[in-house]
Amino acid sequence: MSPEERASIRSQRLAKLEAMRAAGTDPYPYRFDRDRTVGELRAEFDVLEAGSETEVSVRIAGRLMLKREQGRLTFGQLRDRTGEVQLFVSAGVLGKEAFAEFNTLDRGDWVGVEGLVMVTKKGELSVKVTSYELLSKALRPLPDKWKGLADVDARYRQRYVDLTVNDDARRVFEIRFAAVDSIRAELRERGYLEVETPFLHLQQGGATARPFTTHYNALDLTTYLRIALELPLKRLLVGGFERVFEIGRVFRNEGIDTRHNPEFTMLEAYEAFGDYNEMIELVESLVSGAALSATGATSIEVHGHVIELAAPWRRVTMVDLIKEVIGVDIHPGMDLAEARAVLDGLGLSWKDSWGSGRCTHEVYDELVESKVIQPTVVLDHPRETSPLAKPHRDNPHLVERFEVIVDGRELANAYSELNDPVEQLLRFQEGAAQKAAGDLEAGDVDLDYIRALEYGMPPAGGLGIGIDRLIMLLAGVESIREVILFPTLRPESGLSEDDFRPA
RNA sequence: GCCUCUGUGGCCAAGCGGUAAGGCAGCGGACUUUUAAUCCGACGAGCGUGGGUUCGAAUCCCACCGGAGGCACCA
Repeated sequence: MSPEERASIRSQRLAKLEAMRAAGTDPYPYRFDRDRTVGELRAEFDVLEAGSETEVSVRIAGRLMLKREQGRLTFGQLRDRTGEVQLFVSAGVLGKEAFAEFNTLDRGDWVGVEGLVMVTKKGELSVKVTSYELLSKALRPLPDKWKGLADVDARYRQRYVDLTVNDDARRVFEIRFAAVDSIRAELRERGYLEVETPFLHLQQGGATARPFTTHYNALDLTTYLRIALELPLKRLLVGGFERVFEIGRVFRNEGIDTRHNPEFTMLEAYEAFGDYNEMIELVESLVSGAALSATGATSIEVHGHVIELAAPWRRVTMVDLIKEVIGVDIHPGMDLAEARAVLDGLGLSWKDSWGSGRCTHEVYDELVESKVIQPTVVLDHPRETSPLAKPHRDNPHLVERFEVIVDGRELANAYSELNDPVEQLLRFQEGAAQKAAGDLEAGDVDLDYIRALEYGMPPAGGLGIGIDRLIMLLAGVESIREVILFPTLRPESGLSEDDFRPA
C-alpha cells in the first residue's frame, strides 16, 4: 500500500466498515424508526428556554453534517429534509465505550439517534443522545464545510453532493417544485384534467424544432422523441375532455447553452369554448400564483430591476410593440419588397422564402423581444409563423396568438386553436414541403390529426409555458442547468473501476 | 460547429519559466456547553491527458478530453 493509499480517506473508512462488521454490526442496516422530523421537533420545542433539560425522548435520523469533538463531550449537527438540529453527545451519558465509538462517525454519515430534548446554555435546541445507530456509512468525504462545492462541473455531475452541501442549490429546487405544485393545483381547481401522452411520436409536429430520432425494433420503425405536447392534447379536446393539461419533458435536438437543455419541461393546457383571451387571464394567474407560492411574493428582483408579476400584465400587439420599441413600421400585410427594405435598413438579413409575416417576426425576435422587461402579452402574430393557430378574426394576415415576454425572454405562448381541418391540412402541407426541401425543423403531415379535426374539435384556447424558464425567473438564476436536477453533459472521463475497489 | 476563457491533493485555493503557499476535511494529542469550536503535532499532490520547446514547465506551444461564457439555432 502506497503512502497515498494508506492516507486516503476512503481506505480509512473502508477499514472502519470492516471493523464494524468484525464486531457484528451492520454498517448498512435495513431501517430506523424515527418518531419525528427535525422540523417537527423544532416546532414542538422551540418554546424551551436556554438551559432547559427535559425527560422527553425522541428518535430522529439524518445526515451528520458537522462534528465538534471536545474531550468528553461531542457536538454534532444532524440534518434531515426539514432542517438541522444539534446533537449533544456526552461520555457521561453514553458511557465511555459508546462515546468513543460515536466519535468514529464521520461527517457525511447517515445516523439515527435516540435522545432527550434539551437546550444548551447558549440556547441551542439539542438532542442529548442516549443511543445512536449508524444508518449508512459515507466512504467519501463531504466537500469543504465553508465553501461547499464550487466547481460547476462537479455540481452538475454529482448533484447529490451539490444538494447535500449547497443551500442555494436546494433553494432553487424547492422553488421549482413549489411552483410546479402551485400550477398543477390551480389547473385542477379550474377543472383541468392532467393527462399523459406518448413520448414516442411517429410524426414530427406541434412545434418547429429538430427532433431526436430513435428506432423501435419490435415495429421496425423510426420514431421521434416528442418536441411538443400539442397535437395529442388537442385530440383529447376532440374526444370531449374539454380542459386538459400535461406537464412533461419534451426533447429538441439542438444546441445546449444557458437557456437550452435538450430535454426540458413544458406545460401545455387547452380549454374548450374559449379562445386566446381566456389564456391571457390563465397565464397571468398561473405565473403570479406560482411566484407567490414558491417565493412568497409576486415581485422579483432580477439584475437590478424589479419585475412585477401580479396581474394584469400589459397587452400590446406585436406590430405596435415593434413601432414603440424601435420606431419602425412593419406588418404582415405589407408589400414584401417594402418589408425586405425594412429589414435591410435595420441590418437584418432575410431569406427568399420569407413573406412579410416572417419578416415582421424577425424584427420582433431580433430587436424587440430582448428589450421588454415587465411581463408583456404580445398579441397577434403573423399567420406565416403559426401553423397551428387560428386566423385572426379581424385581420387575415394575422393569427390569434400571443407570447408573454418577461425580462427579455419568452415565457409563454398561446393561441386560439386552429380547428378547421381543411385549413390545418394546408398548413401541414406547407411544413412538409419545407421539410422535404431540407428544413430539419419543419414538421410532417399528421393525417390522423386532420381526421380528428374532421370529427370536430370545439373552439379552444391553448397555452404553453416553458417551466424551466419560469423557474429561472423565479429563482433568479441565469443558467437553465441550475434549475434542472440532472442537466445534459458530455460523458465524464477518468472514472475507473479501480477507484471503487473495496479495500 | 466556431470563438474566448478554464482544469492545481477528497473539497476550496495561491503560484503564471527556476524546481508546488495556505485553508477545510482526514490522522495523532489536549479539552464536558461547542456553534465555521479552539490549541499542539505529523501526514498527503508534481499541477486534466499525451506530445513538444527549454539547462529547467503547473507556468510557453500543439493535440485531445472535460467545464464555463459568447456566436449561430431554438423554448
